[in-house]
Amino acid sequence: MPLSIATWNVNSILARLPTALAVLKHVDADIVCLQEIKCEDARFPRLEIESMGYNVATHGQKTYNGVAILSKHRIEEEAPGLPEGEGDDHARYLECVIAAPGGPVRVASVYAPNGNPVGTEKFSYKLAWHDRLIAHAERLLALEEFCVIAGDYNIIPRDVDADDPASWRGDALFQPESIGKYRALANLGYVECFMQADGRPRQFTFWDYQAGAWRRDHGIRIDHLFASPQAADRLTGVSIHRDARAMDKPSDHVPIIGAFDW
DNA sequence: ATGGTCGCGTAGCGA
Repeated sequence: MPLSIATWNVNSILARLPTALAVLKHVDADIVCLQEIKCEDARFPRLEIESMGYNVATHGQKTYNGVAILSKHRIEEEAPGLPEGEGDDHARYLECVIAAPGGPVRVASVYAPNGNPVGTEKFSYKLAWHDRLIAHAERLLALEEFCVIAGDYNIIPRDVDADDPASWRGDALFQPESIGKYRALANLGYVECFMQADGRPRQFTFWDYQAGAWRRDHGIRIDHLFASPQAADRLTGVSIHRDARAMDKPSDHVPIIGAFDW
């Protein structure tokens, strides 16, 4: 059976609610990973999302960060936060096991730190956070499950994943150390779905609100779906819902959807 | 041109 898994940095679910509901309806994914919901669990618009046929798991935070997973199938387990998180109060990781018709699937919604400016504790936090993600992803790989770790990685993997790579050269999203974290996940055995299904240049998922970035197509590809071998073997395609950036009150990110046969 | 624009929350930070 087809199983679609989307990821979308919504940039505040409350500020975005009418837009988000329209986008979610159009994307119509079985599972949706959301980032930057920017609200505590109790304030998440659960009823509105549930009325679309989704079960909801949240790992919320006031003002900043916050991730969620929406699923048309039953959510069997919820695990907020990465291991080794003592002293880290950012809500950036939520993992669920979902009872898909083809069998259980493990899905994680990740919101990696931005890390700017380079050379500060923000950048070292970004790298250390990725190291914790990579260590956890390695443990998940040993389970030999259908597993997808999807979200806003805040990493531009290649020059061709930016409209103007030179303008990102000094940015935390485009540092060799950051790209090394993306490659480390792939080197573990995870497959980045976009690269497996398409890989073509200039397919962007983020356009800044500033300086007419959308109008000029000054975009970058920073939202990724990493699939375990058991999931990657079932990948049938990837699509980017570019139209979402042209809506009223858009997020600065658009959804990217992996299609699987499971 | 080192700007611009959002969201949160109501000043200034984060992105």
